[in-house]
Amino acid sequence: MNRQAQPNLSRGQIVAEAFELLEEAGLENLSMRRLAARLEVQAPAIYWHVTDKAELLGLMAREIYAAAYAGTGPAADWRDWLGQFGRVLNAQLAARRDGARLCALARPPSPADAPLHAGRIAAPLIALGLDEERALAHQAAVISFTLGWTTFETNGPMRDYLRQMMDFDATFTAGLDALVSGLRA
Amino acid sequence: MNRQAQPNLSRGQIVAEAFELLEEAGLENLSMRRLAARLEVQAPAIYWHVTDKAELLGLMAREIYAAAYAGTGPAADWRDWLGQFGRVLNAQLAARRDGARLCALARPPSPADAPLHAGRIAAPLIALGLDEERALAHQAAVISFTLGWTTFETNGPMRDYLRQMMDFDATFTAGLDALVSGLRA
DNA sequence: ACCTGAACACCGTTCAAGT
DNA sequence: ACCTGAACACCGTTCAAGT
Repeated sequence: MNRQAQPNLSRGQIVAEAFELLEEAGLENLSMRRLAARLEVQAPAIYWHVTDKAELLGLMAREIYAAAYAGTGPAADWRDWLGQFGRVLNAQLAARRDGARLCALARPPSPADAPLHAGRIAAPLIALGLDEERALAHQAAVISFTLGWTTFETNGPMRDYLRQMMDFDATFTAGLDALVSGLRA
Repeated sequence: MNRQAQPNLSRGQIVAEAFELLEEAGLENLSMRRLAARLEVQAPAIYWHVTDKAELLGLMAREIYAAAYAGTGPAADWRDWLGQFGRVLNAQLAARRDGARLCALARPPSPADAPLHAGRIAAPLIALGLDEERALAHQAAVISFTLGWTTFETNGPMRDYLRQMMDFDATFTAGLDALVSGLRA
């Protein structure tokens, strides 16, 4: 009965459960042991599917970015695409508890993936007419701005005070538009 | 002899030693126990001077921002000031190991400080003619962009690959200029 | 006022051993 | 191939007790 010829765990399950734990417990309580308990497994079992806690965080970050790419629709030109992408990424980061902090902390899944990752990053902008160097630079600028902004926006004490002073969404959009309109073709 | 009428420890000493430990060990090895050992004290002693590890990180982050404000000289106008500030902050964040990740992770020292903190944030720009709302918004935009950028710039694997593709300093400056020139008065 | 000693409730990770 | 049991070397934090 419990011979279990099929594995109980998969990377996908682990990452999905990690997001639920993140939501309930926050980044500082996202531990391998608590995650294992949720998966009804002993902690070392996770290490068969994932080398590291760092790798797990990297996979989670990658999923957030992937959702932002997927949520960015067809665009009239590269500025339009960047503006859309920034807003969707902001929404994806803010939708998860500690999403921005997670992405700031995480490192790319693996060094070997870096070139491939960079290729994907640049692809949509290249398709809209930018050369690779500008595509990478502009995409990095928009991701940077959005990640940094969302870090502040979701940062407890400061948020509560600043929201009295400004409309976060409007101010974010204004900054993003300022940035995108200033980038050169 | 060892009656020590004077305290051995101060917040300043603790924060200073924490920066040295950060340099040697990195953010994930910055522990209260290791810090205590460096200060030749037992770990609980630190808690007399600092309520929390979170507070300690907040104090460290504040010191980095303070250095950026201090390093920003007199400016011709508010755009000039923001450009300078962005470049100095980038340098300050990159000068410390894991500086950007530290600042992304840290929360402001105390909720009660938020209004005061916000006041200081806005002050230089208000002195250069911006109203408070725009001053806060623009300063937040520049800090966000710089913090996000430096997070990537100092993020191991990605850095090594991207540096073949672009000059980080030049690309950062281009993005910062794009942002600042797009902000409205 | 300022610090130590001892303890509580955890961590990430490794590794032999099971199935 | 995939997981458990047990262990190693740590954590942050509390709190009584010392001085």
